[in-house]
This record gives sequence, C-alpha cells and structure tokens, in this order.
Amino acid sequence: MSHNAPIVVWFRQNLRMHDNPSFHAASLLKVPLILLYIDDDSPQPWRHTGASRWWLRMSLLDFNAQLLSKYDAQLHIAQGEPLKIIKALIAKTHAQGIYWDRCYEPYAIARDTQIKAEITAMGLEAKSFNGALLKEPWETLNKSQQPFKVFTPFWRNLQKMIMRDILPLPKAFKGQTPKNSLTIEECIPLPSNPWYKTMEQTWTPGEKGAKNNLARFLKNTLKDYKVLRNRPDFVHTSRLSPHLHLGEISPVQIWHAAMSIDEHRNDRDCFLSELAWREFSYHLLYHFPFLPSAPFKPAFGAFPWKKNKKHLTHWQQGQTGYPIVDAGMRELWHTGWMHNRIRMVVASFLIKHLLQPWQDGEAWFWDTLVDADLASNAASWQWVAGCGADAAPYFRIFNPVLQGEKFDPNGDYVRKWVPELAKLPNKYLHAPWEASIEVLSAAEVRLGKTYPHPQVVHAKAREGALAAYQEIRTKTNEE
DNA sequence: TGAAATGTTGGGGCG
DNA sequence: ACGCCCCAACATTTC
Repeated sequence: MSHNAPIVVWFRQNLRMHDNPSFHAASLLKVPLILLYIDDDSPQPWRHTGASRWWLRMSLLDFNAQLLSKYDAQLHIAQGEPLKIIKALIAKTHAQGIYWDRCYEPYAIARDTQIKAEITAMGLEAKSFNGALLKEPWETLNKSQQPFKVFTPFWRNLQKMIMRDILPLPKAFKGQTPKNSLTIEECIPLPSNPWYKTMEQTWTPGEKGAKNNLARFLKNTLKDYKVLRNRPDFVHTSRLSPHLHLGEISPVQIWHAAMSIDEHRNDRDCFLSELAWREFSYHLLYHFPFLPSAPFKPAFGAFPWKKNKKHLTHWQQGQTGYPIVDAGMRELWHTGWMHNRIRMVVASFLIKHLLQPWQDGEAWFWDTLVDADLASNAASWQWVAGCGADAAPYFRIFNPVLQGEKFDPNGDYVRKWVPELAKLPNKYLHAPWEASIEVLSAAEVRLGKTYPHPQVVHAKAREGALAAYQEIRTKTNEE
C-alpha cells in the first residue's frame, strides 16, 4: 500500500460538505478520496422506510450534485451488507483506510464496531468522528459519572460546555468513483404511490435547504419563539428536524449560528433547549439501548394496554372525531411532518384516551415522518407515555378540546386539515358534537357521515387512563 | 411541555 | 346597616 493510497469516506447520516469532521479530516491527507454511501439492506430493526426514505433519496441526489459541482467528485453508491461492500471496495481500490462520522443506533453501533475491528485487523485505518452531536453521550455524565436521567441537569451541564469550532469546507481533492456504482435513483426508487408529491411541495431536502431554513428561522421567527412555537397555525418553528436527522446541517452549526444572535436571548435559549432535547434523546438511547422497544421505567411493562386495531386505524387515518387530533394526523400523512405541540396531543390521545401501546404510535411515526429519528422518536413517545426518563407524569392528560382552543384559537389549523368542518363557527370547531342540529346543518356537517362522532368520550377516557395507571402503581407497590 | 377538583376570597344582590 | 348567599375569580391540591 502506497502512502498515496486512497481513503474511503463513508457517508451515513452526515450528508453535508460543511462542518463534516470525517470528510474534513480525510481531505487534509491529500490522498484520493472515495466518497461512499451504502444503502444497508441487511436485516435490522428500524430500517428507514416510507417518508424518511423518500427524504434520503432527495438528500443523496442533492448532496451528489453539490459534490459534483464543487469537487467534480461523486458518491460511490452501493447496496448490501456494509462489511462485505467495504472489504471488496478496499481490495479493489487498495484504499488505506476508512473514515466516518458516528451513528448511535444500537444496530449501527454493533455494525460499526465489527467493521472497525476487521479493518484494523487488516492493518488498515478505521477512524470515526463526532459529526452528529454537540457532545458524545459518554462525554456528558453527572458528578457520579453516570448518564443523566433528567433533562434539566443535562441541559445545564451542556450549557457550561465549550462547543468545538465549525470546520471549514474541505479543500479540493482527487475524487475516485469506482466504476460499478449504482445510481441513487436505482438504489432508492420513488415510492409507487404518489403521496410524496405533496412532500416535494413542502420540503427542500439537502444542505442548502437546511441552511435556508436555519437562516429564515433565525431572522424571522426566533423572536417570540418561546410562545409562538406552540401555534400549529403559524410557521414559527425551525423545521430543521428532517435536515438534522440526515446531517444536512450539524447541531454545532446551529448552536453557533443561534449563539451569535444577541437579541431575544430568552427565545434563543428556548430554541437551543429543543436542540438539547435531541441531544438528550441520543444520550438516553446510547446509555439505554432498549429505549425504542421497552419502557425506561420497568413498572410500565405491566401496563394494561387495551390493544384495539380499529382505534389504531382511526387514529392513523385522522378519524378520531377530535378535530385537533385528526388535523395533526392528516398533516403528518400529507406532509411527512407534524407540529411539535400537536405531536404531543395526538400521542397523548393514542396512549391515554385509546389506551394503545406507545410502541404502536412510535412505529406509525417511524413510517410517516420525514424526520423519523430513532432516538428522538423513542424518547419522545416514552416521555408522553410517562414511562420514559424525566417523563411527563402519567396523570398529565391532554384535553384535546382545550388544547385546540388554546393553541389553534382561530381554527385555521383545523380548517386546513379537516376541511369538512371548515364552516363550523369557532365556538364548536374543536368540539363539533356540542353544536346543535341547526348549527351543524348550517355548516353542512353531519356527524357520523361527513365527520366521525368522537371515538371515545373525553371524561370517561380520562378516568380509564387514570385507573390503568393506578393498576401498575398498585403492582409496583406490591413488588 | 395539564386538567379537574377543591378551597378561598371578595364584591354585589337582596331581604 | 347588616348578614347571608351566590358565584366569579383566583389559588391550591390532586390525579
């Protein structure tokens, strides 16, 4: 192996050119670079499907185009088992090593650990970097060197830490694309069903789209973020989550960009604390790898869920009869995204009103969200269910009518996504069953025909949820 | 990053 | 003028 042998840069969830630690480090070596992307189709839990896979396709296409125009280099696309692919690639190209930015999903950690061991055993270099997090999960420990289990101390600790500088764009390098490369289009075909067309109108996947979203957010909507982020009828959140998931932008870039703004300090810190929730989720997933499937609080293993396929289906389709819930579920289906406040409302409804296991909601979000992220999704569902680390107390049950009236006071959000209720006056928009026959017919609403009756009665469902909670509390105490 | 039930207070109507 | 009741409005507790 000559010291001019190429280095493989394996891109995974870091599809960006700026502030990319592995890419940047490799580019400093002044050797040819092989830019690799592998669609890992080996059997694994939580493989990306649905909406987030559509995003992946778009993101890869954009990234590849940017690489081509900036460096005259292209991604080497492969599909299959990463270890085999990498070994074959190294044999063919005589590469001297491989660099990547770390992933933190349990499956990915196991896979990468094995690959690193095998590559090292071959006498080659396998080097990993932190490109996805502000700090590694093992760098943020409490005073007794244990992982944090409560957000606030985690957040306070994070705020005291010094963030690394943003890395510059890699200088020119010699790109090398092995011949037998698949195209991105072949590797990740468009879904057969045209649902993605609405998403194309909503989103601009890729590094530029991410940057534009950040700039738009900091300039126009950081002011009053703390209050207005709760309004699903406004565009007042950053909408960075899908970009962050594939690393089109890094949390370090976001951190420094936000910190460079001196006005609206309260709003800024509130925004950064949301970034810290993402960080906290990764922290939890790393230290408690069962997080996506089992309750963080073991007592919840005995929770008396009342599995009901019909309830789940109505929820998924946005046909629960509670307008704010249905609006959210339909926004999700059509755009691959849902406003965060509404995510809490619909999740609480599925878990507490319908008594369906949080894992069923988690699975649905995994398929339908463009920002589907194992750590955030698992931690957030557990948070709502009350079984997570620093979770909302179980008895905190959202009233879907009050939430609607409070956060969608003019009804714009419900009217947009549940148009069959659009003509109802505001007074009844969030609780159509309370309207008189006259009001309903004037609005051309026929409950049970044009819009469903409420699937459950709030007050009764609330009692049921509290009783279910009581059951596991009793069991826990007996143990 | 709830909501409902329960408790307290004080203004005003009224005998 | 006074006591009594009603009930917002707000505070506290409970789930």
